Formats: sequence, C-alpha cells, structure tokens
Amino acid sequence: MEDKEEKKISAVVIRRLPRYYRYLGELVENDVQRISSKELSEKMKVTASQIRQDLNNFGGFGQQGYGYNVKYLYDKIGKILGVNEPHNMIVVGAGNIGRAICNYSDFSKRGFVIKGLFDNNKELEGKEIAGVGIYSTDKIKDFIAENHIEIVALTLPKAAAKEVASVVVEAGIKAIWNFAPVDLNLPPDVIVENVHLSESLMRLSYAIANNKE
Amino acid sequence: MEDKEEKKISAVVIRRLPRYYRYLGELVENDVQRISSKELSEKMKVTASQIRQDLNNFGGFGQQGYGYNVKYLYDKIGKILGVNEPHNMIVVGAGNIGRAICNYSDFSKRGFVIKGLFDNNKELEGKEIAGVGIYSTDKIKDFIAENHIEIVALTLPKAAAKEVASVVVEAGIKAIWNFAPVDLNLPPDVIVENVHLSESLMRLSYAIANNKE
DNA sequence: TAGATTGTTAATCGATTAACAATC
DNA sequence: TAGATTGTTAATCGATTAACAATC
Repeated sequence: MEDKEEKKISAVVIRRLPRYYRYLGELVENDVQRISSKELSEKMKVTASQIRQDLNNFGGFGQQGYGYNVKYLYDKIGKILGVNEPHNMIVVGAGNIGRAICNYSDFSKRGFVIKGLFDNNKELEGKEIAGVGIYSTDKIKDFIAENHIEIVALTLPKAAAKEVASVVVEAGIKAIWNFAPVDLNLPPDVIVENVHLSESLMRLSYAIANNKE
Repeated sequence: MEDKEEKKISAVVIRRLPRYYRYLGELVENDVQRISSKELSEKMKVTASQIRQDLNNFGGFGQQGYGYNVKYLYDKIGKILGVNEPHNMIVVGAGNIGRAICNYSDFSKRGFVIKGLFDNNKELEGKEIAGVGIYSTDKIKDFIAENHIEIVALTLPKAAAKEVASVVVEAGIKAIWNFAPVDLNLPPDVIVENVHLSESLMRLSYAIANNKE
C-alpha cells in the first residue's frame, strides 16, 4: 500500500533512535518546548551533525533558525519506533528472567502488553505471575492466533529456544526477543533482538582486564 | 608494567569477541580439533576476512595451511576476555531483575561470582536469595573493599542508579553493569555496559512497524 | 613438494563529521 | 531584516571485504 520509503535506513541509526526517544521524553517531562541539535548533542554527548543526519533519514522535523519542537519530535520518533500503538507479547519460559519480565511493569507503560507466560512445567499451568496467566507450551500456536500476539520473548535454555522459535515463526510471528545464548537462524523477514547477558558481562571483564593503561 | 599493546582495539571488535568465544566453546564441546576461518565464517555468517582481521588484533593464533586449533583459540580468547579468572560482583537493587541475576547460575559457571545483593528495604536485610546474602545499601563501600569486588550490577530505578554509581566509583569500582534506563556519566576509566531492555524492545517494535515491504 | 590457509596489505564501502547554502 | 539553525552536500574517517604473498 505504502511505498514512500526509498533507501533502507541503516541499523546503526535505528539503534540510536530509542536513546533519542528517552532524552526527548525527559525533556517533555521537564516542559522543555524547543531544543536545537547543538543543545541536544551536548546533553547526549554526540555530535549535532549526527543528530541532524539521523533525524533527516525520516524527514525534516525541525525548523531553520528555531530548532526542534520537543513534543512534536518526541511523538514523531515514538511513531517511527511503533510505540504509539500497543503490541501484544508472550513470554516463553517461566524461569528467572521470564518471571522478571512479567513482573516488570515498565514495558506495559510503553504499550508492550504481556498476554501470557508459557512453560513446560505442568505444575505451573493455570497459575499466574503479576497477573499474567501461565499456560502449557503446546498451546502457543493457538494462543498467538487468538490473541494477536506480535512479539515472543524467549527465556529458555538454548535448545528449547530454537525449537520454540521455529514453532512461533510457523505461527506467523515476525519479532522475537531472544534471551537464550544462541543465534536463532530464522527467515530474513523475522527480526530477532538478542539480549545476551553473558556476552555483555564478558565485555565488562574484558574492560577490567585491559583497563591498565 | 606492561606496555605491549600499541594501537587501541576498536569497540566493534570487542563486541564480537564473546560471540567467537561462544562458537568456539561449542566446537570444544563437540571435540572439534581444528577449524579454518572459512568454515567458522560459514557457521557464524560473517566473512572469513573479518574473523582473520579481528583475531589478528591480538596476535597470530592460527597456522598457515592448517587453520586454527579450536581449544587453543578458545583459551586465548577467554584470556583476552578475562574469563580465565574469577570476578567478584555485587548486585544493587533487589527487584525483579536483581533477583533474577542472583538466581541465574550461568554467570558463576563463567567465573562471575555474586558476593552480595544490596537493597534499601530494611526488611530484606539478613535474608538471602539463591545463596546470596542481602545487605543494606549503606554497607556497599566497605563491602567492596573487603570482598575485592570488581563489578557492580545496578538494577535500580534511574535516580537511585545514578547515586549508587557515584558511590561505587568512589569506592574504586571500574566496571558497572547498568540495567537502569539512564546514561551514567562517569569518569572515562570507568566502563559501563548498559542493558537497556526497553530500548531493545523498541527496536523490535520498530521492526514490526517497518517490516511491511 | 604441492595444497591449503593464514597474516597482512590494498581497495571498497559505509558511517561520521564538517561545512554551508537554504530558510525560518 | 539579521541571526540562528536546519537540511543536505562534501570531506574525512574507520570498518569491512578482497586479494595475495608468506608459510606451514
């Protein structure tokens, strides 16, 4: 239907978008009306050039001589990020991380609504965590269809994560939030956002080991 | 004492190191003796050139005509990453994520030992989670000194995270694992590894919103 | 030795920064 | 209008890929 987008926006730009959104959100909270790329660049410790280049990937949101209207820009970036409308998600794996995600209320504030938690442990079935019902893993496919699920968080051991990934992709899921320490090799139209905590920790230990200069 | 390192290794290379380590670990488990950059590149879906370039930042680990000895390379990268020796850490903030980290045993397997969990809630003091003792936040400084803590994980709301960050930096901490949705502006010799789950989720919702091609 | 594959230099590609004309 | 700041083009910088001589 739409065909406006011409050139693909690079992944590094997209990675920076949520950070802009966070800073702009704070400015909105503080009732700041306008900001220039220069001011924002100082706050965020990036160059003003980069901010202007990044934003101009999506259109001219500013005004010469004035800068950017904070609320307007905030809403625009929110729309680009898709946080202007709610997204239903499920969590698969009721271990520590899975339960932590269900308990973490900040996501739902941003419109990410957890509709169910799935686990193979039959004992958990029928219970709930932070108001999220727990279901058996074999019900995933139907549940996805019936509840308009868009995002699946995988908080399972790696072998199980791979299996569940292919099941939910068959069910039409295009967005996977993967906490398992494994690369899910899925079709290119399925987007995987990895949260590899062990790798994150290793970068810290690298830094400790090499900070002796 | 040491002065061997000449040119600084770029951050993008370091980000890739834990992933190499993970793949090599799996090869070790499967008793694979040797691997060429070409074979590894096919597994990891990167170019062989990149692998060779990356590794050569740290020295020649391979052998012409043969490739790389898997176990040797695995150990070398482990050493570079600093996972050859244990690192003591504490977690500050006994909320969902803090508790999940304490419960997650994989870290200790890799030598990251959680020595304590800190929280302002006096009710929790003296209790423990997964064998990790809970202490009052005012004891942090002494605890760091007495227990040779190297890494501090911050799993607190953003204002508290900022406060605790400056306290632990005063106590000499050089590595912070930050889960709070805020940029901790700390001296350049302090390394911060951010885990911003909300930003990660927003990249997924971006992908959903822009996957209609 | 011949074949294979590294280590490394050179070429390409993409991302960042600088500069400035357009314009509010 | 004059001053400010964007949007955008051009210059620079760094990262990736290609190519190949060195060598096991």
